[in-house]
Parts: sequence; C-alpha cells; structure tokens
Amino acid sequence: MNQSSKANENFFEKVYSITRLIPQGRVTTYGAIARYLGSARSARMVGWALNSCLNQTEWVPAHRVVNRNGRLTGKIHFPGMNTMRELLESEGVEIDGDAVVNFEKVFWDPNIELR
DNA sequence: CAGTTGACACCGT
DNA sequence: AACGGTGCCAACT
Repeated sequence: MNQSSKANENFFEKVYSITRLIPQGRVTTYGAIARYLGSARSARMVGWALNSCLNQTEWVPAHRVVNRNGRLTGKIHFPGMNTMRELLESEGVEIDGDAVVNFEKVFWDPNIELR
C-alpha cells in the first residue's frame, strides 16, 4: 500500500482538488473531472477516488459529483440514503427523486471554469 | 504477481 | 427503449 501511496496521492489529490473547487450550488460529472485529468474515459477512476474520499480526513463535497445524467448514483455510499439529496438541496440544488433539476444549469465543468 | 472489481461513459445490437 | 459488451486505469483481494 505504501508503495503506491505516492502515485495514488497524486491522482486522488487532483480529484479532491477539483471536487473541492466545485462552487456551492453547482455539480459536475465524473466524465468532466476525468476529462480534466486527461482521461475522458477513466470516469471510473474518479468514482474510485471519491469512494476513497470517505477515507480522507478532510471533507470532500462528493455529493456535488454526479453521473452524466445528473443522477445521484453515489448516494448509496452516503450514511443515509437522503444525505446526498439533503446536502445538495441545502446548497440550493433542486433534486427530483434522485436526479438534479436543471442539471445543465447547475453543471460546473472544470474544463471550462478552470481553463 | 495476476485476476477481479468499480460512485462511469459510450457504442452496438 | 433496454440491454450488453468494451474501454479506461488504479485499487483491492
């Protein structure tokens, strides 16, 4: 584990940095982050990073990251099933069921915003 | 060390 | 429209 701690720190660090840069009330997608990292199709890695983010001491707004449909696929990983929704609504993001309302409007693309 | 898994995305059928 | 297979790359077992 320590062998690759250096490498994963680098990759994870990027994902965490971007995720933490997401403004309140906005959301982004795994694909967008993956693309910003240089690998458009490695959205899985972003998911993995966020999965490990629960292991991080610092808070990462993982609830602001959704899949390309704007659907809260990762909500199941939160302590409560409504935790992710509550957090987003608390930030001003409207949620319909398990999907973000006006997803395109609240979508925050790092490739554009951080360009 | 090799195989399997994974909070996704995209294409083909 | 729904389903399955493939790509991607790192972590986990």
